[in-house]
Amino acid sequence: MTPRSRRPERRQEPLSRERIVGAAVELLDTVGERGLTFRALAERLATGPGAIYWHITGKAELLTAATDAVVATAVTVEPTGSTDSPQDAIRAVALGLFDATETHPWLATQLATQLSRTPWGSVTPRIFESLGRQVRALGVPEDSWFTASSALMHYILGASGQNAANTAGADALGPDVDRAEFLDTVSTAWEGLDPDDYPFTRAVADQARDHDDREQFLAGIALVLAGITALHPPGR
Amino acid sequence: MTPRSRRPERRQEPLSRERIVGAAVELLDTVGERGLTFRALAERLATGPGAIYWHITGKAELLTAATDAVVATAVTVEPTGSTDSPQDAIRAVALGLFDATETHPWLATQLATQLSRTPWGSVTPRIFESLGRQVRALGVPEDSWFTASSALMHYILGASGQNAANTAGADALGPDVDRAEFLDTVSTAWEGLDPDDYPFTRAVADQARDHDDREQFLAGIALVLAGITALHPPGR
DNA sequence: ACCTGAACACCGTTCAAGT
DNA sequence: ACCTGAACACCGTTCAAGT
Repeated sequence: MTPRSRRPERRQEPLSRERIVGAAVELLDTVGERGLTFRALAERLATGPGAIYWHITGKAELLTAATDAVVATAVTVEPTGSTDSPQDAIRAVALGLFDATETHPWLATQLATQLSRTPWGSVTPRIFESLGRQVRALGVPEDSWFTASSALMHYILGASGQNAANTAGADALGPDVDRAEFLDTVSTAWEGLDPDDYPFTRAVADQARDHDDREQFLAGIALVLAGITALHPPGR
Repeated sequence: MTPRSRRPERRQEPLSRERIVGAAVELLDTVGERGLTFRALAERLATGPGAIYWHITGKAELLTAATDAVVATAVTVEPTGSTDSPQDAIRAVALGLFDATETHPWLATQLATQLSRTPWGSVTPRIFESLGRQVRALGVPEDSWFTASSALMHYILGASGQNAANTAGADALGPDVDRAEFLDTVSTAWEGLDPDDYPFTRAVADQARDHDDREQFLAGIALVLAGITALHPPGR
């Protein structure tokens, strides 16, 4: 019999900002935003709540750091080959974030919340930079760089939020409810809307039922890219 | 001397869901999300915290109802004349939401949070319906209605979130800091980024400094609309 | 320098008791 | 049916005290 059934937490490494943030991400992933408390975090790190404050100023910074850590890995696209077109690279960055909101359903909310803080953390520049480089590679004229990159980023953030919604939604219905079942529920709900107030939404309820989220997401990216090419064609 | 300096709160009208939600929106607008507590709300309504629970199940429903109330008025576009093109109508809906996030900086966060709940409230269908009708009027083929409307909605939600960020950001710097000053701060921060990691962001820092948010927002809308027209041309 | 953990000032929510 | 307000079970954060 071991002295205690409490896990020794890796031989009591010293606390560090990095370990704290890592544990916070794990907690967010497993028990959600409401489950991330200083007490739970302290227990997981085998320490007291007060100790965390030596490394992190408070909960706001903790959430910022967790978001930043996840976004940083999501947005880093390893160069799979320089033969990739800028379009491919943009899709890769976009899917990186899109998939991250699936693994970390709390991410979308955090992104929205943190964009409303000053000063912007490193999150926005990270995403913006990854997209912007490819916009430049696309041959978009320089005076349209900001507009084109912003539009891409905004679409991606909005759509990723929606995706997190679908993931969380399916989970909320029950542990074994898959995406298709959830979309079916939403679609049925839409069909039940008032015909006078919601004729259009009712009409597309079927398309909502059958759609594939990633495919739909990429279709939106294609749309924005087509708009960029149409309004800001390469060259002088 | 009046018997008490406490304001009589309109002769003690009976509590109602509507009055509660109205007071919640006021509280959110004036003291922000952290300021919306059941105790503060009860005081404003001249009642006890428990009374609110007779009309509203809890804080989640309160926030949902507040968001829905604001979105409903924001998204309702009065028909300024049937001569308006679908593009104009889309711009009107989009600006309605965009401006709402300026008046109600808490809105963007709430939209993101509530999209991640099941079942979707009436918020998503409301926005989706307003946009979708115009997409249909644009002559987009039926099998592309869902894709086109979703892309528009996602862009708008993402960009509105960013706008709320700028509004809240300027406020956070101080009560008399205007938008231009805030953008200047951000722009300067971007110029200070690592040249190796952020060459693109540094290069567009100037464009960020001078941009007009609404104009930029509409440029993004134009981009998505151009993409829709390019990839899903009207007709068969 | 770094950690401990009790204590403080709050929350959302419940519920017996009133009218 | 609707409201009251004390009480409960939590929070984030602080801080004297330890090592």
